[in-house]
Amino acid sequence: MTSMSNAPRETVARSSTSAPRSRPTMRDVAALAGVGIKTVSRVINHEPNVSIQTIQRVQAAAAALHYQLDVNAGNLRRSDRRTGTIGLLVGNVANPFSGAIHRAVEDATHDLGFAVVSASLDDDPDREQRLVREFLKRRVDGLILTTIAPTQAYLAPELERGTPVVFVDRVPRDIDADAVVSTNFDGAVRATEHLIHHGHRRIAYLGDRTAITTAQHRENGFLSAIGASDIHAGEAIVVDQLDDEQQARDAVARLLASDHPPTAIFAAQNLITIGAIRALRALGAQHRVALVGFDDIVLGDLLDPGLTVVAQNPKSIGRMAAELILRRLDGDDSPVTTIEIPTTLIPRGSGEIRAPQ
Amino acid sequence: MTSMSNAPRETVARSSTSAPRSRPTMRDVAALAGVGIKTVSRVINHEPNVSIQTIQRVQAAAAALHYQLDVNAGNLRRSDRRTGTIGLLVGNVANPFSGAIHRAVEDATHDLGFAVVSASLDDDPDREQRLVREFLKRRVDGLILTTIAPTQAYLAPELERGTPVVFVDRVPRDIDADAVVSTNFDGAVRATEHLIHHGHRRIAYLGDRTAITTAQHRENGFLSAIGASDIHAGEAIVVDQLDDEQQARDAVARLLASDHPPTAIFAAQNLITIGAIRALRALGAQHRVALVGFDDIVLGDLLDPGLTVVAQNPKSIGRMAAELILRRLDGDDSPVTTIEIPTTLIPRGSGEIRAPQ
DNA sequence: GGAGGGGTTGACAACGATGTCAGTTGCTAT
DNA sequence: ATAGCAACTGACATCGTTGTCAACCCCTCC
Repeated sequence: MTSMSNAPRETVARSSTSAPRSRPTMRDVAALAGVGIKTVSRVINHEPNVSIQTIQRVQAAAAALHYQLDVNAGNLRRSDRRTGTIGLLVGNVANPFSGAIHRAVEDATHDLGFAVVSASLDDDPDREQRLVREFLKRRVDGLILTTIAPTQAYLAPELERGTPVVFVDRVPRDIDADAVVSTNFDGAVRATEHLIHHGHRRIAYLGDRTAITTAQHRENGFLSAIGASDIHAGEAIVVDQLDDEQQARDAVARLLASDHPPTAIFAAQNLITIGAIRALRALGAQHRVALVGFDDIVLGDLLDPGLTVVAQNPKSIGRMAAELILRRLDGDDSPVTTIEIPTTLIPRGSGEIRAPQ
Repeated sequence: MTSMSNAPRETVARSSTSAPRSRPTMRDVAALAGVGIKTVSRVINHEPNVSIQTIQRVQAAAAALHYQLDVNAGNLRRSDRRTGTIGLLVGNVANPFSGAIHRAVEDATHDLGFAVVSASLDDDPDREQRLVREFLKRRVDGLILTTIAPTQAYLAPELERGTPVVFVDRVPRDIDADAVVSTNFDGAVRATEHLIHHGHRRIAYLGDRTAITTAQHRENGFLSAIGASDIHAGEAIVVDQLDDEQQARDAVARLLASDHPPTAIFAAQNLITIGAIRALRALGAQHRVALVGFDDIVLGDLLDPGLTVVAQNPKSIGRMAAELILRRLDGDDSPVTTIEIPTTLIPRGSGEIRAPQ
């Protein structure tokens, strides 16, 4: 019995090059191999109890047709309903901090066959909700989220359904979910103390929008360190709600031109630090005014002076978040936790400039 | 007729907190609203010809159950079979060049409701094939790919099926598909000429693995510019197959320690440039040996000397690639093109150091 | 008064795969 | 020889949704 079985499917004569032949399904493979659909499914999914000859026939047919499994169709029927997809919402995929988190998530989940769908938050609350809903419609197995919306209560129904959600970089509000963040408060305290130890009393804090929980924590850390010192609270300068590099640059220029300029600056975010560097350079003040940044910057060690920073560890944040998701998917239902990833003060020169006198 | 219809689905008494209630389907919404499933579908998808009262009843029911459409199930039946997903394979999501492309793709497709599934190539041919297959299993609508495998012929069947594929940063081999790349050859020529114009004759080219098409083109550009000058070919130094920053650093150290050291360096890739900077710094040679890098680096303008680069435009590359995909999805079947995105020489100091004498 | 038409609605098949289950085959143990 | 069992196989229902189509209501127009 030679297998002369004939697939009856669309054997119309085709014009020539460009008519896209339709994508083969398991039915087509089954017909070509002369077996049942279910047997094809078994072979494709490496299930046991298929004879070697059948496996070979099916694999040959699948290869001949260039068959590719449609996982979406499979997920529909499969009992566990897993799509093998993680939804990742980061600040901005173009920024190195987000990129490092992204890569860590990819690395932690890649070997298990997960794909990562990512998107940029842009610190826009509407965008947050829109993107999360988009992820949910695609039935991602887990969500790793950076947030900006004033509340994350909208996620409560999803959490109740058992979808694992882990927040990264920023803690959620009005909802009980896992989170992985840097030691923002402590890091800010350390940065501030570092400047105080170098004799500074008139220290300016430059911060992000306080709607961002992280920014709020850093500001609190700064204020706490000032409060714990003998510096009069009125001497500390707080400039927050800075939204980009240019605003930071302008703010520093303004501060240094004031009657009573700061002798040190604590820039509590990446772009703000860069803005501050540029402003100091423009004034030729980079060797006179101390600067500590929050979050490390590529090549920060090659600047003059070298940039002192409180470095975060985005790689660890991403890895921990992914591991948490995986554990939850694995059935772990231990209590919700917030994991803090340590920050590291890296002295490179700019933060060690002593106060005049 | 008050709508007292009762959903008959799993109204078992639940223990208490953690039993995850199952996800509602259109059937549940239909039952609660007292309408047919198809009507729910119409309302959810904003199809016309549903009475206002019905719309409101359905929306209320959907909201009450926190219903979320399952697009995967819908795509199965829908005629166009679109998943609204783009598969993006970049060099490494953690690197700024990839991040910029990623972001541009996101921006170009976001408003049309696309999601981006991304992954990192790591210049690993096996990984390339594995990841592309993974994308295909998920039935992405289009592929944007950075490649490393010696051939992309494995994509031919997919192309014939009409899946749009656009290559970014590197051109494919053995296959006819759209591509968007930098003017690598021209950029390398310009960088080399720039150094020649500043009096250098002994110029070292430091390059990536030549398996990377881009690296090959840049090396060719360098050699071409040398050939077009009156420099004896033997004076030019070519060191390629450099795989990371450390190797580049070592190579520069070795070159400068040689009998006849180069007076200028053309570093043909990002990490190589950084390695070169570090090596020059370590030797205190950064003001003596000229350096031009290919691809811009954050804060390159703040280094001392400022870093002269041939800047690429990853944002444009990503945007063009996304637009090409969208056009192809829209039915455009004009001939395959390779789009070249111009590079820009940005003089900042390191490249303008003149040759001794 | 009846034909014709537009707006509204739901029953049903289908998308491509997997879970269930029963049937067939070829052993081994009695 | 025959029961019993394991390996192998495929028919069929099903996952959640959308496309098709027919039914129904309520007009308007001859």
